[in-house]
Amino acid sequence: MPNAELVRKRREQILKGASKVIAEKGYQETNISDIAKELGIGHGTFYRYFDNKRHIAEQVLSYAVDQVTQLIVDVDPEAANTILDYENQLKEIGSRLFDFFNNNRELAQVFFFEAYGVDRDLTTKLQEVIELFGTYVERYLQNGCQKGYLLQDLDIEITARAINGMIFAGVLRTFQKNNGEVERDRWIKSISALMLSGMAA
Amino acid sequence: MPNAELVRKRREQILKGASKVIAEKGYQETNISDIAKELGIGHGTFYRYFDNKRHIAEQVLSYAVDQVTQLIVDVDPEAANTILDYENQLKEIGSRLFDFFNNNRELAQVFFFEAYGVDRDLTTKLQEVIELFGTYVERYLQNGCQKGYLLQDLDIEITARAINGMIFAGVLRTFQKNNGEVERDRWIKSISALMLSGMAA
Amino acid sequence: MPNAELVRKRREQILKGASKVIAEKGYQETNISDIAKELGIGHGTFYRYFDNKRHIAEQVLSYAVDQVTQLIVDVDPEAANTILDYENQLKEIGSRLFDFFNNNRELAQVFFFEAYGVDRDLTTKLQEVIELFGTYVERYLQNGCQKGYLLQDLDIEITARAINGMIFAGVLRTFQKNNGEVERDRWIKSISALMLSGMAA
Amino acid sequence: MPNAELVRKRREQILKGASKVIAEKGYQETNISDIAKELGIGHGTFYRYFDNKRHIAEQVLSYAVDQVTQLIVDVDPEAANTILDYENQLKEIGSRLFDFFNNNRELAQVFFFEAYGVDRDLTTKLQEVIELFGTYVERYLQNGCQKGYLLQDLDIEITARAINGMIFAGVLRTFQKNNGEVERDRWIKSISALMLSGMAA
DNA sequence: TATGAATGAGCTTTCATTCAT
DNA sequence: CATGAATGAAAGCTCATTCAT
Repeated sequence: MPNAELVRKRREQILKGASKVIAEKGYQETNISDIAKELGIGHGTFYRYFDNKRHIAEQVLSYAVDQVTQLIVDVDPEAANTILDYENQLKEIGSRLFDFFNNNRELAQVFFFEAYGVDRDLTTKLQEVIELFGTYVERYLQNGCQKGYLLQDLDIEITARAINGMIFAGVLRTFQKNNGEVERDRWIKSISALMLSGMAA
Repeated sequence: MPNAELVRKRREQILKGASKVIAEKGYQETNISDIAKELGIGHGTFYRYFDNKRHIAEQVLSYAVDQVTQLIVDVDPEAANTILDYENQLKEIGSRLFDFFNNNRELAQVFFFEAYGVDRDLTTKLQEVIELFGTYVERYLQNGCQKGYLLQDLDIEITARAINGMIFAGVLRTFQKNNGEVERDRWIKSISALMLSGMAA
Repeated sequence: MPNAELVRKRREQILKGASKVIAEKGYQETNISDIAKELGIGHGTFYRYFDNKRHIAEQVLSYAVDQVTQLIVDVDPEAANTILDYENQLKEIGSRLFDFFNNNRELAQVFFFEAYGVDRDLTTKLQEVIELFGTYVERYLQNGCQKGYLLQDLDIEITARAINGMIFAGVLRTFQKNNGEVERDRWIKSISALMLSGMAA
Repeated sequence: MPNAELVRKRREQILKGASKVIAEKGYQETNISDIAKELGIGHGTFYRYFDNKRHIAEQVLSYAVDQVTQLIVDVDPEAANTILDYENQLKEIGSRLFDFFNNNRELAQVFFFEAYGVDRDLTTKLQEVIELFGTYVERYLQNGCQKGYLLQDLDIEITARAINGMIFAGVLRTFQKNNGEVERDRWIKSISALMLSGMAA
């Protein structure tokens, strides 16, 4: 096995182990030796692959963010031509997000909670990612307004972030209740309904 | 002044100073002596009013939560009889929340970020508060359904949390952008619009 | 006791204890906890008075250098008018140096050996002190040439350092052999003889 | 090439590399991997030729000491019959020493500084070498007294070490100022002058 | 009641050394 | 014979907490 490949593999192993321990104990309560113990390696080995404790937290978050980002990039914000198209897109992305965080509970824990306990920089980084999601949703709304199936006077900037707020609230709640399928569809349905027609009788 | 009153006052002073320092430096980066220095007291004095570092964090969060809770308790979830009443209630509560977090930036910082950096227990506590807000919003929706101005088949439990997600997203974003008034009204308007009629053309 | 006075006293106590331990075990082999143990204090206390391990080494050396410098500053390089005056000055300073290092063996150990084991900076600092001694001896020679009792064509710069070399060699050797009085006078006599008339028959 | 020869050669290569790195960074600051990197070998290889870090320091010093010793062993302390002979011997040995340390700066650095940073044992070893030089100079003086060209009542033991002190002071200073030729001759001349006739007018 | 000097548990990190490949 | 991945002893340092004054 070429050396670079081994390094990549080891790094990933440690990343996995660290995610698990951090998700379980919390970042501050996690010692490097906890991670080492989890992996059955000497704690000195950890430092061969990561600079320091901060570094692993950053990498775990980066990994989570990358994975989440992968979930949405292949859906084209300009693809929908009717409100029905859009609703389907919504349901598709929603399903992916809900499923991802429910199937990757450790990453979810880090994404939603632990990152804030590391330091200001990482908190900021996470906020930037959420903001990125905001701009992404903006593009969907933009498209809807242009195509005419969304209200012309929509406050796109704000509405995009509001929608994001609902989605993250839902993802977080199903993650916490750990009742996967059960609530997932109710959330997707409720969010879609609110977005498309509101709740007035 | 009775002794107990003096103690209460001192406790509050320390709470204020601690809020400020924690909001500025972050919980983990805050030393007890930083708080003492901020207040011009000996750091031993701190321990006469709070058990330990954890305790002050808990108190700061409790204080923030109490304040926020005060903002909504005097609005009666059963008061609205028409969708217009409800819209006005919504706008009232929204305004209060936006204003509160913008005018109490230190508490906002603790509420939105620092609490997660303390430990699992406090994170859980914060989640419970948010859940409480969820049940509160449920009552508004319940009332709307009963009175007939909201959709009969509304998924109340989920929708309530979705609305909360929007509100907190908005409050957090205006707090972070620190542009108070400017975006506040756009958020309230956008959220109300989504809730009541959605965004379909 | 005023606070500043207490701090000064404590610092001095620690300095003494550190000198002892460093002289006994060597700088590298000395742990902060060794110093603390020697003094019967907690090792955290050490850090209330000194920034870090490096700091104490620097202070110990500084202290030694100050003490040694005190030994020579009150002898006026311009005071001697005859070669006999000069010889007496020589014997006076020599006696002081020999006695000092024999009576302050811990400082001697640090001065002659340990300082080099700390780092480049401290080594340089020590070299600068020795150079300072060189310039000081130069002034004696300068005076002797001007007054006419020393050779007119003396290479003052070099000769001054050569004399220093003899003195330090002697001080170091009597320190190491720890035979104080016994060799001291032989050294002073031999160095004086060499300086004044050489050893040719 | 016989195996033993290969080993000898490798050992010497590593010794050279180690000397360089130790002289550059200082013994304590030098890692085994620094030495390996310098030589372009794996750091495990180092341990095939030297027992441990301490061992290489010892060997580097031994090597330096051997080289220096080589410089003086071929001059016969009993060869000089007149004070002029002796003066020439002096100048010969002086020149060699000055040149050696100026042309082997890495060894000089180790000899004068780094050896003290290793441990007590090595420091002692170095002191023994210097003492050896002392006994060697003694033999020259002994010869001079016997032959009658040096003072009969010379304190040979002490004077020998005093002379050594001058020589090492000079060698060290020219090494540090790195001005080779320029000061070398002034030192040799000044030391000779002091030794033979002193500096009285 | 207020103080801050003293404390040491407990952490992160380094790096000489080993040994399987 | 050469390598470098793995290791863990060992050290410096921080800071929440205590308690004598």
